[in-house]
Amino acid sequence: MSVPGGGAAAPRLKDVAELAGVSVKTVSNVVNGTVPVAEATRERVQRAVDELGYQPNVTARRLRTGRSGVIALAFPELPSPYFAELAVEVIAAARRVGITVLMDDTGGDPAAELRIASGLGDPMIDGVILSPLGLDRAALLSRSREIPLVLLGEADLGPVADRVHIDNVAGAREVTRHLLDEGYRRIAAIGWQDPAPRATAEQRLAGYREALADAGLPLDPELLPPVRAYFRPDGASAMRRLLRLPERPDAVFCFNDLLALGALRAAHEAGLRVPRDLAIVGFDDVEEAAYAIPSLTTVAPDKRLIAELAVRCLEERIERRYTGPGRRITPGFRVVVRESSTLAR
Amino acid sequence: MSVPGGGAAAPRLKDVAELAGVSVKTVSNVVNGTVPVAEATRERVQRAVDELGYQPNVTARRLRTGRSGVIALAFPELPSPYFAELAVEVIAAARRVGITVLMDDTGGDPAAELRIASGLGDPMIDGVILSPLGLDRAALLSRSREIPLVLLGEADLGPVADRVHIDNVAGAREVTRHLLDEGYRRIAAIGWQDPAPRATAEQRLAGYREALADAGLPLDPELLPPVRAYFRPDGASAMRRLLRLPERPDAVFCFNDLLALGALRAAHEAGLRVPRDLAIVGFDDVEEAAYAIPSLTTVAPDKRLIAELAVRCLEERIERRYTGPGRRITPGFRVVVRESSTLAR
DNA sequence: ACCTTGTATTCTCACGTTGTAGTAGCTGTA
DNA sequence: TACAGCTACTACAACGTGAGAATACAAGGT
Repeated sequence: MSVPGGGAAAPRLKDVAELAGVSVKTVSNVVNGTVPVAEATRERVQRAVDELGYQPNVTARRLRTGRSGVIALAFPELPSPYFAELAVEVIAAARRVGITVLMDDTGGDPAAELRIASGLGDPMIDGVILSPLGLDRAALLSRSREIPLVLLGEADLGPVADRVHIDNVAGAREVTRHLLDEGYRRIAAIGWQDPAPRATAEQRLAGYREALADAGLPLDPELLPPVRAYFRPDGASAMRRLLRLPERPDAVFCFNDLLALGALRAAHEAGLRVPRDLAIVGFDDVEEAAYAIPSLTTVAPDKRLIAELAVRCLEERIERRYTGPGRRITPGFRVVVRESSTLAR
Repeated sequence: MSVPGGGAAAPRLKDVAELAGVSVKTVSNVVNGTVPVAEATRERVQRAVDELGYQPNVTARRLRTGRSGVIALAFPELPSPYFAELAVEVIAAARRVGITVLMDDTGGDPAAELRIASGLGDPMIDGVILSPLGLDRAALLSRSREIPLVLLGEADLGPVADRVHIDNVAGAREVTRHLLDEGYRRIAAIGWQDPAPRATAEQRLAGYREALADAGLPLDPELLPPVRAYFRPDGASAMRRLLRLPERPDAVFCFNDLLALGALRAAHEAGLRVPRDLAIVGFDDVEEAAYAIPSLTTVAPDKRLIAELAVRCLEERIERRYTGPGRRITPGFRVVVRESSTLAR
């Protein structure tokens, strides 16, 4: 394979056409396969393409087709490990199909989310993948431009867009059941939000309740300290409140891993040993969960699959291969059992 | 502000030109500021631009200028938190100046690194930011295409490209000195590589030696267990070897945070309390370092600044505002003191 | 031999932008 | 008045591609 030196210009359709002795459009037809080309011609062109190492000029193609090949990806909290890890997967999945991704951070602000969902956040984007937090159905219906949109996460914003999300109720139920199976009986939950619970909080609480009900255990409101947000400090302070109760819990289900890591730290500071004195489980399976001390039992969504599905959905809409109503896609999850919830092994 | 509904086409230079009663090129000149435009005209055009909400069509501009607005960013180990965090900053910095970033993972393979550094890794990229691991000077000189290139990290590959990196020797020296100041005397180092040390290992070892020498302490080769790579398990197994020594170290300087987190875990498993029985410090200040139990003292490069400088350098080369020999840019660092190295507070 | 039908290929143009070359209009000087 | 020299603007072409219309050609039916 010979690589052209220094300033060698990239070969164009025209160069290939001259070498193969056909017109530019015929080469274009061979490359794109839009129009049938006679076998002999196709072969001759293909040889010329290979010989010159021709690669289509993406920019020119985009100008011609009117698409930019860029999509926006928006999360409420990009520095959060779960979103960051998911973002990496979305970028990788998009790249595999020749799409580049612009990242946005909405801060969970409904107005910002609406802007993004309307395609007004970045110039020249073909579609949007959004993980909404504050946005509601009415606002989403009111958007001024209908750009292809895929939603990630728990919030049900109606049939306007496709949605990819795992079954949060089931995930919460399974991991709570795991705690029950391990013999824990007084199980607290960290992650409830009091004035205005998000969909996440509602669904994970529902799963937790179901598991308790299945086991015939009562729901003690004292074991549901509300939090402001879902970061480590929120988990830590909720944990400290739980530890001040007259009758302490023997296990805690945290609605995400950051809360769990904060809770872990608070437990550690209080001199408790996890899981001997207290079990802690999380949700999301962020990378750090595997390396925490002790390592954290958690609900693990398949982030790669979620990303793959979201990108594929969006692509179908952009290329208008699918134009129907919003689809709901629910990939599975696993409960990953680690040290923080297993007493005797 | 009125937003055009549904299928409203984006305004073009031509639309602005018609509204303002000038030629298309004049609008272009106003928008780009390349050629001076009379004040009255400029104002009229600007009003038309605002009224229509004109935004330049990036794709067309790129086709015309021959640039793609895309750069490649390549790391040896993308899932590593340090690289991932730096990547996020590079992406953000690039975006601020309208550049999008394609990520590559070289695995540290010299051939892959050479491909990337020659601009052959991705089609149509304007420049490359590369964190080399296996690449050497000779290989870099031999690259077949001279695409604008900025190197990140310790390796000195000659004046072919710009280079952004912190002073590793100083960082290692400072953090070792911190351990000495805290009263630790038998200080081990984890991160040396025996058959073929990388530049990172050499420079961080050099700083460690300097600090010991300054304190008049000998260098005990037993306290330098070599590692294969820079991940948690390597740190853990090196730590276990150190703990089997007849005379145990009372502190460990790990050449990156992952090694330190692994070492922390091994120490924990051996029943040692950090920092009472053993101090541990790292290098890189990955996010997890702040949340480890105990939180980790480490050398913190300013990742945002590094990213900013790298992107700015590369942009200057792409736009040919700078065409001289490779520059060396050395932003500062901080030693962030946390729990893992402070005995009595 | 002529027309029809169909397939394979070419021609022409447009996407929105910017660089180059050129023109109009003004000012100042001979 | 004529003209050089300047500024401010315009006209045109080109970047590489893809869509659609137009054309060449071959085969088959009458």
